[in-house]
Amino acid sequence: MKSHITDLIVQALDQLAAAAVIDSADLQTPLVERTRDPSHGDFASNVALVNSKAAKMRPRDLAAKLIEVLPSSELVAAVEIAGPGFINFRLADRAYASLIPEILRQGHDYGRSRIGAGRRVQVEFVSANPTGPLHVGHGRGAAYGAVVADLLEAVGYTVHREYYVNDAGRQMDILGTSVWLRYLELCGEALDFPSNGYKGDYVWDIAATLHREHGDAYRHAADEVFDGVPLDEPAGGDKEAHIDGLIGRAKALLGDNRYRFVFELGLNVILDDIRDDLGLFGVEYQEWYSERSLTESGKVNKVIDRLRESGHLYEQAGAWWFRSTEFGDEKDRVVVRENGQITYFASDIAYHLDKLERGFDRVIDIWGADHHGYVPRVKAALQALGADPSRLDVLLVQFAILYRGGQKAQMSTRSGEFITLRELRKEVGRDAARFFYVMRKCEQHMDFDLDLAKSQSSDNPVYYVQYAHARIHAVLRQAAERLVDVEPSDGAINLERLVETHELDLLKSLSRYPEVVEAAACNEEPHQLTHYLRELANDFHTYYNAHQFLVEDAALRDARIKLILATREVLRNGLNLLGVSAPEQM
RNA sequence: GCGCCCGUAGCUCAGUUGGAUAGAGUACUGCCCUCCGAAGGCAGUGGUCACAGGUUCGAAUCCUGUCGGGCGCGCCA
Repeated sequence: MKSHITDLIVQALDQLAAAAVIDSADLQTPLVERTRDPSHGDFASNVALVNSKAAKMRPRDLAAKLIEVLPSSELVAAVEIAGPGFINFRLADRAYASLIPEILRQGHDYGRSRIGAGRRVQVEFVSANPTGPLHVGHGRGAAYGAVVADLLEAVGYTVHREYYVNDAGRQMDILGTSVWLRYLELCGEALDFPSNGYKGDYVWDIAATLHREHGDAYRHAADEVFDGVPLDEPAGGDKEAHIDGLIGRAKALLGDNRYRFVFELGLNVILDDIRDDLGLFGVEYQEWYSERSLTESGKVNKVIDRLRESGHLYEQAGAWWFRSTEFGDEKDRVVVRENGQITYFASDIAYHLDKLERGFDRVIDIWGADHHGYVPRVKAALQALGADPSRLDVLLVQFAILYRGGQKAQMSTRSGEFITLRELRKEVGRDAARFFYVMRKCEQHMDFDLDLAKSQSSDNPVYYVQYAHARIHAVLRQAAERLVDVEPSDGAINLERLVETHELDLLKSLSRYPEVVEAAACNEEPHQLTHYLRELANDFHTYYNAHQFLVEDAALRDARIKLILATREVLRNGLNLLGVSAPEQM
């Protein structure tokens, strides 16, 4: 609809350029928008305003010239100049009604497009460390990333969803050691658990599995384990040095193979839990990319060598630094620590280079907002390696604050830890959680009202939209009970009977859907879709209240059934893109 | 101190990339079921777009500064 109007304007502009009325070199691309005010018609263009300089004419005069040469169209009922020089278009009523057979024909494809032209885009999201279950902070990134990926797919991109698994590094060593220490306690060893260890219940669970299946096979005396380890913080020492010492003892006492076994057990149990959790949240990946595979394949070392050879690294105080300030970062960053270990940043450089080398046209990272300081150094590294940093977009998701009973509810009542995503899903359900998480744009701090998400009332936007869908099915069921024929006729038959204001408003909303999907996808803004669906549901509910669908007049009934079937299609398609169910009954 | 994000109705938030008279939901008030699901609809009240300058035909939107809130500034990840 919108593209049709744009075509008309472009043709008119070409005519004027050909007649040398305006200078084609200075032409601004015209913008066609939906009008906010119905008295301005259906669409408006600012083409005359933005090109008045190029034409050396007042906007209204240029608008008049454009209208003179504007090709006529069956879909356009009226064109007029308004305000400072806007050109307003009013569509013919039939222009909208012709949409219904189109929607019914396209079915679940209605709203999808090919503007992505099959370009390959990678979306990496969540990527939480497998050191514990996902919490509600990860939930927003999960929902947001999943919907952005689905939207991009809907507009024709080939999407590769990826989870970067931090299965190497110090945090994982801390987890493995935490599991082992809990295991030792289960064996009967008395010890002070390190203040920097992982204390969650899930660590006990993993330790119990180890103890149940392997008895005392991994047992060492507590005295032996803590021998020579620097003091912990509560004892007047340093908690980092303490935990590093314990990791060293674990590796020494268990040996490579047995240490690896404990480490892997912890990793696998938690990763399986995360996979399961995300699956139940409706989030699926094409690939789980292992950080360890990067180091083991030598890709990290290769990247460090390349940087060193090209003069982007220097040695200071025993560590190797990347000169990221050369590319606009605030300070230089360490890639190889004094003790010879590579930093997380080093493997992240290799990972991002690998993404670009895999041939994606675009790479999108979705991170928590607390990582924003990390963006310049990653882009700096890519630039230093001769890659194009503009192919990488980092989308930062702000935190969500949960409210229950008007109070902040960040801590779980059960464990005293952060509320897990699993607990949230149990409390409010998958549909509400998904919908609420993407209801706000990602850079907006979000207040997540748990009571509202749970409530089964019209106050709850999820129920409001789902109810519209269920209500349409209720009408169809009712028709079946009354043995009324609701099998819709083909094509545009009877659609001229749709003349009520409510019907035209509903049709207009249905016609907007592809534009909404496109805008939501191109701007990575799922909230545009949630807002649209609420408006569409409102149009339907209003219509429902104002008119009967199952009327005696068979032709009118047919037209109305076709309209609500088209509405059902769009509601279902939209909810589907959000990962929210479209129930037939509630 | 420096950097990033945010500031719009009592509350939660939109605002079509600079356009016409700033919009929803919620809350509050009053209406609407002998009628396909009232889990719904209609109407009303509610604004110095944080503040001050600047850019231009035109600013909630862009630039500068101030104030307020969040987050970052590690040889952690």
